[in-house]
Amino acid sequence: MTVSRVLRNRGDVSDSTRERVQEAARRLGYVPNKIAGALASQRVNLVAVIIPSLSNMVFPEVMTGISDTLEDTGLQPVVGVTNYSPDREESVLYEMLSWRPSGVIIAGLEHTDAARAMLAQAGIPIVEIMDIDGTPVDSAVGISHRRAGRQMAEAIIAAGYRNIAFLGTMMPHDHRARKRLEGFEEALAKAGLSLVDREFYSGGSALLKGREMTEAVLTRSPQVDFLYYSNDMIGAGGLLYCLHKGLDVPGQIGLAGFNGVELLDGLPRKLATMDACRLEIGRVAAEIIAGKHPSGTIGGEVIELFPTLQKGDTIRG
Amino acid sequence: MTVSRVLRNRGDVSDSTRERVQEAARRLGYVPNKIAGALASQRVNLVAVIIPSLSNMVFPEVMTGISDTLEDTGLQPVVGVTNYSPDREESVLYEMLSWRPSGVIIAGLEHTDAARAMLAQAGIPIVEIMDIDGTPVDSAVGISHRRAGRQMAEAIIAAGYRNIAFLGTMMPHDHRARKRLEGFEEALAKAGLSLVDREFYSGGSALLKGREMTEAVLTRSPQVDFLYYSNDMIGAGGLLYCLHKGLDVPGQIGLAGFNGVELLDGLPRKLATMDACRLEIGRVAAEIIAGKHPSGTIGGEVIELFPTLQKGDTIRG
DNA sequence: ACGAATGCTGTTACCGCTAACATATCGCAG
DNA sequence: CTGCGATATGTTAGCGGTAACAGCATTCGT
Repeated sequence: MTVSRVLRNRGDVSDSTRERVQEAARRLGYVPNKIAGALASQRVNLVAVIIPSLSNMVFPEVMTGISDTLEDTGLQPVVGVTNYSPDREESVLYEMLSWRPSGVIIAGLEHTDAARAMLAQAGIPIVEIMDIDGTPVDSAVGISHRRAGRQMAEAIIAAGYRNIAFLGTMMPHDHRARKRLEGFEEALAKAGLSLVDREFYSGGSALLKGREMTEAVLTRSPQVDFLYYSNDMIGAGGLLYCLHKGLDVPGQIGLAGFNGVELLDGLPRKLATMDACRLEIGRVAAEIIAGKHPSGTIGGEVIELFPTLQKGDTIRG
Repeated sequence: MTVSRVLRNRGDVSDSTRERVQEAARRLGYVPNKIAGALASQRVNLVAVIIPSLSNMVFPEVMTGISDTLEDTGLQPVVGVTNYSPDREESVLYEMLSWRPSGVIIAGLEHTDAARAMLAQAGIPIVEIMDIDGTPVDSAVGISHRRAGRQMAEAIIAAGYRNIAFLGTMMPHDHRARKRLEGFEEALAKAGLSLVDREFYSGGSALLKGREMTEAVLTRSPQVDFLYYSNDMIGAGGLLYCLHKGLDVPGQIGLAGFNGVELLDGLPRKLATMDACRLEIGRVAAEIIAGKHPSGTIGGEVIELFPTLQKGDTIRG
């Protein structure tokens, strides 16, 4: 018992005893068994983080926000990856909940019924991140992708572009990309416009795909004067293609992506984009789990963040 | 007890009982407590994966290799990130070992003494990945970065370049980048050459940094005819800069990076590089932990993989 | 028809730690 | 010297599962 107290810095232990214990622990290479500890204390210092992908550049940054915030709370993030599959999400969630974490941070608002039920029943703080266009189980932190799409469309129309094409991923379960497109088309419609062309891809090097898709679109629909990409990576590929072809950007043709990845800073011309507040989302989600969020209330909150539109060098005006 | 058997698919249970149990579990939203299970059975289906960073594009790919292989073994990866700090690595390792995982996959061969001691004492399979230039605690899977640096130098020299500069990260704990540089300089020395210039950076957008560093080097040392980058991302930035400046690549100046990231496929010209066998490393490491590696032996093995040099369009010949 | 094998379910004793409480030790005021 | 609070250490009973083994029907071979 005294050993337990020393190793957890809890309760009163005399200095001499404390030192003897620490010395012995060091000498024996003793590592306490958290499994037993957790079972006895009914407390687990783990936070489940469930995200669709790591190869995306966006989720690693969310992770950074989470890790940094959790750093000095004694909580530890544990990552699960779903590959954009709802079934996989469900099983990863089940697996993680069975370790009784202190909280769950999960990307998106769309889950299987079973997953929603598990989340609702877990009795721990749940934070759904990235997106707020929908009904969260508990708390949510993110941006409105529908609004983001709308804003971009409005900026494009205001700049005078009229023949607009969309280029994006073909992932049935990437709801955020879908919502952006929906918002985008909605704003186009309001201005009496509609997409002139659209092109989808899946898999492969995003930069290369952006290049190829752009070529395909411009060949098929030469009248296009704006290319809206569902992410910065394919947008960057498209930009490199346009510059290579000697097109006048943004005079003759404009481009925009989404995410605000730092990659863009190194491009010959800065791609228009909207940052997705990734770091901030991670930070706030972690604060909610750690009970540190200034809002103070206990869960059930939707925190909307507002991305800023960066026009870069690829939208006129 | 019967419930336990049903939920783990172990032992004999009659169909009728099995169904009653499953129905009840579903109705109650019962999620078994793995903590208790693990304590009782002394078995934990977790594999600790300890890596320096997620924002690197290389580790996510290793993770993919690991996840894919572990998928059908019942084992689950748990990721810890060290940010290239040995102390942080030590504490992350301690934290993870206290959950008694079934194995540890950890990047690099350089650890604090305490970390090495913990790994050696853990009594579970340990696989150190990415690098094999050193002495592993148990098993190791990776490439020789020293040799990789040497090979690249030899290829560059063979192509006739003589005024070679190095551009890389300034991370005291990125041992693999250091070893590549060492091997590189070693091979230069053997040919009676030495680096004409060198430039280091830390933090910021790699693509942009590559651009800036390249400009700095070419301004300071106009005689330079080859730029060797410690990673593809800064190499890509440098390539974009050279093309922008209208330099003749690879005639007037050559470039090479390291990693073989898919990003390169989308560049206007393909950067010379060596792939780091990232997916394969993850796959093999996971196989060793899962006891599935064909080698059959029980640990203590060093598995060297051999990266291939891709000359791309940025080395003559 | 009988013992053995088989199939299913139940009992018991932990796993390694911690909460809660109990006991011991000490200093010091009264 | 006693009594009391403060400090330091020890005791006990679980936490929620599982291994190992113990029942008890039922089936089977001979």
